[in-house]
Amino acid sequence: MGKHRISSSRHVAESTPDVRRAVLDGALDIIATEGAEAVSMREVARRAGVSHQAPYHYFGDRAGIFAAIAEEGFQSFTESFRHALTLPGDVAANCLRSYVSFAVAHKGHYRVMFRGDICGIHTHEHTEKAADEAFLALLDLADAVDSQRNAADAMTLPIALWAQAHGLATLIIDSPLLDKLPPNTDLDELVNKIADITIWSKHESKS
Amino acid sequence: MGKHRISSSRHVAESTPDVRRAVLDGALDIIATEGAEAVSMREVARRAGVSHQAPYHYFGDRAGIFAAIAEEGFQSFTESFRHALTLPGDVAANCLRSYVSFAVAHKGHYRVMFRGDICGIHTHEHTEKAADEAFLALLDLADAVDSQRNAADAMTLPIALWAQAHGLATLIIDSPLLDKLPPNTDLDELVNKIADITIWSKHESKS
DNA sequence: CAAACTTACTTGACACTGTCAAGATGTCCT
DNA sequence: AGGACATCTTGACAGTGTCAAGTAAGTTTG
Repeated sequence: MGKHRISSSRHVAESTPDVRRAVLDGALDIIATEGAEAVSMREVARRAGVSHQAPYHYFGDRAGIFAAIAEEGFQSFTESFRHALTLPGDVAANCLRSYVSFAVAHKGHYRVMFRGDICGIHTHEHTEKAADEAFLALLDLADAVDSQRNAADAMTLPIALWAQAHGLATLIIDSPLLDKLPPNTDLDELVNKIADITIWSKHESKS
Repeated sequence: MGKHRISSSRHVAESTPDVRRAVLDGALDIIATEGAEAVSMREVARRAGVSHQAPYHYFGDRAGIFAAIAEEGFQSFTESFRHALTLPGDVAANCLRSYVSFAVAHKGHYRVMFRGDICGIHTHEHTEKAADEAFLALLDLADAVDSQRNAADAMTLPIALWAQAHGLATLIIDSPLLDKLPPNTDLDELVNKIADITIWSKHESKS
């Protein structure tokens, strides 16, 4: 899953300071290790080696940093999820695995993407658009699994998988689940087991 | 579901100021409406009509307020979930419905309970204990659904339902799902549909 | 009863935070 | 040359969490 990297795209000339990237990477590091609360304008500036006002030039305000991170995250997620849709085997199980992998690999991004209070979906146009496309990718799951369903039910399956995957991802990322499990538990195996006992498709609707 | 109320347990004499309760209720209100970020020591003190240091007497620091809220939340959740286990009908579906209902009804509490960075599980003993008991209640689901499983799989089913329910709850509470759905969608119906197409039990393990 | 102690606060101070305002230094275009 | 723009900088302000110290009651103890 190391295919979809995000940060440190530093293929510009070494002389270019690329303060923008440095600020984002600093923020991501703080978010992944200490949580989004701990991100401060002045701390990320300090880590980037610039004055406390430099980040304002690129992001406008604190919310702008989170919005940029969420945008990056949604774009990368969409790519990753679309890739999972094409893999051979059980599509739903593949998507579940891919989803959780993405969240674990991009902890910082993922934490911001689904924090409605800070992700900036309603305030930053680009972020909203990236989120919309991620949701569209999610909906494509319905076709990939079962094209016989009608329009109403076409949303239920993706949402059920989304909730399952999102719940699993956040429980893993934000600790409460891992704390309860035996310390040597294999996460991949757990995800597989859950995909195994959970059937989203192939089931007659009772209505 | 209005059986398990939490806040405003004000059956003491009216003369008692009950600053502690007022601070918690103020914080809960802010968390539910603006998010946990917006909670400030001085704002909750202001709302409670006391000096900016009064809350410190009861909670030690900002984290102490969140820990107290999480503790309350886990206790109330345990009660609610245990009740759902006794209801007639499909146990897993009942638990899923009950879980989501709880989260929606106690938005403020729920938001804090699963924010690892602020809930204080690792720093506040009482909170940790309350969280442990909530997890134990969750594990009881395995027995209620299918007592034939071995010890290893006894955790998989509750965790799968936990992830499904937690994911659904957070997606609803923190908006990203509701924003995508048609505006007049009935939430209860959605939860029912998901419970309907998702089978956690009655499934032969492939291993 | 008085002294000691505890509870429930208060006022005051400090370093730190996000953000506004006003430059400074370059780089490019005309 | 000169103006526009990007990329920063320094300085100031109100608001924040929290430490320190004080105060005014009630409760316990000698």
